[in-house]
Amino acid sequence: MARLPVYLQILVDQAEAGVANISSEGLAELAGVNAAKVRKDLSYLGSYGTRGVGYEVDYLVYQIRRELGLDHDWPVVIVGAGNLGQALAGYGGFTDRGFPVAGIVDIDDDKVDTVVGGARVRPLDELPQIVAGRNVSIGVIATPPASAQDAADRLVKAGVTSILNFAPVVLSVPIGITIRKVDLAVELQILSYHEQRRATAQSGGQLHAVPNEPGRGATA
Amino acid sequence: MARLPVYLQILVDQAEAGVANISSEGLAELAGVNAAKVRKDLSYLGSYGTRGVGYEVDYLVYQIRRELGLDHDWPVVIVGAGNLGQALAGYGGFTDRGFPVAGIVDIDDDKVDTVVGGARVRPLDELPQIVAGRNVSIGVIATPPASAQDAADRLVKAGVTSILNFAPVVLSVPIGITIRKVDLAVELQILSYHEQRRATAQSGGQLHAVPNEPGRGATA
DNA sequence: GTCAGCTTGTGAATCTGTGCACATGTCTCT
DNA sequence: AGAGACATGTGCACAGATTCACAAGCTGAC
Repeated sequence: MARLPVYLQILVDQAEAGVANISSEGLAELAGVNAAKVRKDLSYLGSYGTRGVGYEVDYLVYQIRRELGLDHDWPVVIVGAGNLGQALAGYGGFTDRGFPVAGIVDIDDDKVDTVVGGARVRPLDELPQIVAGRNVSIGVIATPPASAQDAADRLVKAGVTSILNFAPVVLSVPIGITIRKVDLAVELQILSYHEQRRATAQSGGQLHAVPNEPGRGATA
Repeated sequence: MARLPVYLQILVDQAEAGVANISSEGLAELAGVNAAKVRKDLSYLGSYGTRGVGYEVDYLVYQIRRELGLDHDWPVVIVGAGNLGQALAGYGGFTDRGFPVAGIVDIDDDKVDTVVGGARVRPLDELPQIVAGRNVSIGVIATPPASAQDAADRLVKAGVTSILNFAPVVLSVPIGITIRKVDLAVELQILSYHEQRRATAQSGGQLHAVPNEPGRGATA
């Protein structure tokens, strides 16, 4: 379920704030969803709540981490050291949350050996060694659109089984490989769509909150 | 509908490749979705297809652009000139696709007046002028989590009506404001969940195949 | 002109996810 | 110990999205 990471985020915050127990309603409020939905989601993990009391924050954090496979680190390899790739490599939010950058590669010799975010950019050819050496199973594609499919092919060949794709193209991968796509321009286009509606719905158009699309991505 | 931007992307590619007409099946293939879904989505815009032939690519591009409000530019303002904010400001994919960066602001005086991606970082206080001056209606939050709510409040106060939030927190905004959240760590966590399942399914010695989720097109 | 082959547009069935309502279980106070 | 307050877990009904299946319509060939 795509909401578990959001709950986890909130629960960790709460734990740091010293909160020991939380009710489904409280969690729902913080996550901006319905309380029943929270209970359904959490009951999927098992019965970890106590009636009359709520959920023990620490234990819930542990269980969600376990379910998401976050009980150990998942090193990632980044393909493409352009603007986005560099930012991702330097973005502390990755390492902090269990996804250390095992390496960043680029096909451009001018970029190779430059240092970004504490990691030295390495040539594309070394991808297999990086993946094998650090047992990497997650790859991030931050290349221009034209190179994205090649990057995906190389990642799969090197043994990566999950890919996070920032390039605005639909990738084709063998069955069994999990792909998620994040297209920044698409996000903005969806916002502009709502702006557009706002502008044209001058006469009594109802404005409502628009939730993110849950569970994008696919396992081929 | 959140799939229109994906179709648009593909159609523009096809137009550049010289394709004049495309069938719902062809488009569905490229988008990785069901053909009937494509037809339903497109019929929502009106009847722009020709039976026996398909859809005229150029005309469809025009209609989708119109529907998404992409017939003119939407300037955006970026709050936060850290790693991510700088990358976004320098990321050509924004300007290219109709979202020029009207300005980037940061609360940190050390960052103010540095130049990133062709734009000079300006102090947070100037946000209202930037928004008013360029008629900006879309804001991007690329601040640390702790500052994100303040950034949202300032954006709303300045007159922005749509927000793209990269900070890993749930923002609360007045009704009528459109919010979309992109949490990079959440994306990775969802991948790690799949990796986790993959691993346990294997070591658990199950005789049946890992239940792959059916390939479904995009979201969010 | 008409026939064969495609492809759209859409009613109908189906599936998925959501939210309500309530029975069940836990805690606290007297 | 019993009662009242509170919160979980879940059956059920509903809404929206997805897919199927097919009638309607276009094109080109003969």
